[in-house]
Amino acid sequence: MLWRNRATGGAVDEEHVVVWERPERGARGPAAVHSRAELAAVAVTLADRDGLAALSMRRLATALGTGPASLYRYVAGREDLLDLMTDAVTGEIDLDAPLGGDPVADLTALALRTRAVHLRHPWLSDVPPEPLRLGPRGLDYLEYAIRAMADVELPGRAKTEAVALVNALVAQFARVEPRDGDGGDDRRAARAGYLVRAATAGNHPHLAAALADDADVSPRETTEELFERTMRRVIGGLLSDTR
Amino acid sequence: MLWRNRATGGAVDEEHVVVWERPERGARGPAAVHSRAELAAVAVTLADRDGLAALSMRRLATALGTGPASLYRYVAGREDLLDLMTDAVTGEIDLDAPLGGDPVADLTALALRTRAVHLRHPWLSDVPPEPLRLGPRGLDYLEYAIRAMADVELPGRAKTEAVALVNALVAQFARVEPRDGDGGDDRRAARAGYLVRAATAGNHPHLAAALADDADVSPRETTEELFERTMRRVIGGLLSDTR
DNA sequence: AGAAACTGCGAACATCGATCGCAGTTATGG
DNA sequence: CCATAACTGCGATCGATGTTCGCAGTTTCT
Repeated sequence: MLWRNRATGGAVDEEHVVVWERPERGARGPAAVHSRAELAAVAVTLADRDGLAALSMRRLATALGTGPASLYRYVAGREDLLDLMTDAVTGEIDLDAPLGGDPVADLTALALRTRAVHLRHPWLSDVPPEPLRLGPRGLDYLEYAIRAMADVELPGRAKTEAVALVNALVAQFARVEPRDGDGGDDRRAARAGYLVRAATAGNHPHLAAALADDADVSPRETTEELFERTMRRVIGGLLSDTR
Repeated sequence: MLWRNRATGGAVDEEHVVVWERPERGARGPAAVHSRAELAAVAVTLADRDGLAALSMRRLATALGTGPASLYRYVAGREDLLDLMTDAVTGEIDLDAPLGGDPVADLTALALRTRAVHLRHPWLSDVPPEPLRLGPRGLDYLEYAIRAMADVELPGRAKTEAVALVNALVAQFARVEPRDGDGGDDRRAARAGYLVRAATAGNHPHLAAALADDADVSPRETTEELFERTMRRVIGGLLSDTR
């Protein structure tokens, strides 16, 4: 057997197991000083403040008052940490809200609550979207979403994919949202400047027109309203059984 | 003045310029051995073969037969390289296909062609989605997409955002697509195994049902057909002016 | 009581992106 | 025509990262 460490699964011969299927603690040794939940909580705090790129194993270890090597007693690697963090903030989404029965309305409401989490934790849209990053709270989330589609006549695969698509859209919206930190205004201004410059310089009449139209018409619509309207349309399109 | 290097813009006081706004070559020194286009081409080849994570400055330099430091004569950093690569493969999309006049159909067709590029270059969905990663070919792409919506009565901002959303969806679909390399079958199987195990073990009846339904009904629909159908619905939803 | 399984962690390794400075090369201006 | 400025390639190197190894100490099981 190649088992070397219960918590990290350091050498599980070729078969990488997910964090959630590895026991957090053994029963033999001394009591652990920290816990996965604590790791996740502190990591989320750091990421909230300095962004995901600034979250390194060392910094997390320092914030926990220990050395980098110690973290690997709780986690097999950085990936596991991202799993933990993602699931932790997923737990902030209220899943006790009763379903009204209209799938489109229910999923739109859920998307709005998901959006709130993204706004609270901007690093969330920077987490590399693994094909299956689902912890316990993620599973609850998925269950809730699929339950909202109980009356929809669609194959199971279509439903799960619909949830993935909706989440991808929420992340995309969150990315566009202006982030408060790191004076992103300069960057944004520079970027936008380049866009209009390039659009007008090159031969891109439609683009230029769209950008000009954008500058003229002041957005009287809240971003949240725009989000909700768009989301309702997309979800409606996704669930429609019209061929 | 803080100018130190024309090509990389190494120290442009606080104002980071995009790659595309920096001249590729000065007029004074000796002829450059390589070019941005060559960098991009080789980088794309490497990423196609080994994935984006395996593409480091050093490896690219080695593939070019030079040292890592030399790359910074053509590019300000890894970000610039990603810009170059993204724009290069964007250029593979045919933008000469005539528009039929139906925005939904035209955009769906464009999305299909974009999907083909993603399948050809799986690393594309791993490129961190910067808010504005648009090179010359990207601008042409955007122009084409907006032109397809010429008759749609929507504010400019809505149109550009619609394109971004569609692209996000294409990327999401590409992520789900089984990748040929690195024996991802094992990972996928392990992941899927965990999903059904967790869904049935915990209290997730709807999820379990959806997964079971998925396993039973063999997918008689091509992934491409599923993609096209979904895309048409979503785009239709996005462009509908119904309140 | 001894073995087994665990814990924290200092030290170290490989790799990464990026910078600096220098020798050599080319164009420009007086 | 030549000195100067601007440029190129690149070896050496820096700081930071994720991760591993081995050891001393601790707790539980048999």
